Amino acid sequence: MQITIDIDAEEPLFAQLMGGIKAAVSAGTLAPGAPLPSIRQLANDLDLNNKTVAKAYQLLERDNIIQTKGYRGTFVHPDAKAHVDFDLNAWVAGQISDTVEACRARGATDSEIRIAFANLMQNKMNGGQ
Amino acid sequence: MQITIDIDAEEPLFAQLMGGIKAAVSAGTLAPGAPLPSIRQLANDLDLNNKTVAKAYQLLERDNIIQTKGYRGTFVHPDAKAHVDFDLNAWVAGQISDTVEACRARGATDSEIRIAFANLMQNKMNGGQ
DNA sequence: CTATGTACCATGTATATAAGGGGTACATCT
DNA sequence: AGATGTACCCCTTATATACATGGTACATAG
Repeated sequence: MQITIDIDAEEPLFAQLMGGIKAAVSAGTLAPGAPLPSIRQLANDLDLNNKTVAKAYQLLERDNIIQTKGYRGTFVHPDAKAHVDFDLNAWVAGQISDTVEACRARGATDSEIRIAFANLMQNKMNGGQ
Repeated sequence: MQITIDIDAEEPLFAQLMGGIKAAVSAGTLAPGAPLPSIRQLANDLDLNNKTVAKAYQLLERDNIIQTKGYRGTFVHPDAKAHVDFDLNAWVAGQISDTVEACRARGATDSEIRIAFANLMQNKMNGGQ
């Protein structure tokens, strides 16, 4: 598994790592069921912090690309190749884009949309206005 | 028109002003067609900055509560009472809430949703992953 | 004892934004 | 000249967040 991490890149480190693993799965370098390095091992190899690798692993598991089996380590998900093409972030971006467009069409300013979003994500819901 | 502005309130000054004017329109204190104080005049009376009052007026005109007629001043919109009950911000909040819920249901983290939203509103659209 | 993933505490850096203010200037019409 | 709404420029304040890092600790199973 050859993954290159560029400290100076704009893309976050954990995202680079995710991309590298997904690419390896897609290319077959990482076959379904194959074991992945432990978090600490990979962090050491790539000169990353444990938490950065752990974050990438958690998101990859959430996306059904890998599977963690506790003390037994982490493995490529049996159906990894079926899920590696689905980009959740892209789907989310599309959903949000549609909604924002609808709000703009109703006359809402970007500032208002941002505020509504921020209130929602903070569970504040002051109502305001 | 009796509008009280509380400097120490959490609600922004321009929002307080908007609320006060909408309340006056709703109560009939400000009848459709009635003239409103000029931006500078109202800013002086309420001890606000011109730009704060101008912002409130702009949003109220956008919401069809008032009408500005350039050098002739600003007036209550003829159909103000029909529009005063529609809360654009509440509508926007509802739309966004639905979309965010859908994204969460697909497994997206709040952090990912925030990032997708921020990218969209900045016209960056790096894609990233 | 060692390794696994995971959880929690904390830090620092950088970015983006809201809200409000101060000032200046403009075309318009009276 | 004076008033109108409007449009720029600048600024400070506070808040929220992402990202990455440090350390410590835990239950699990070998």
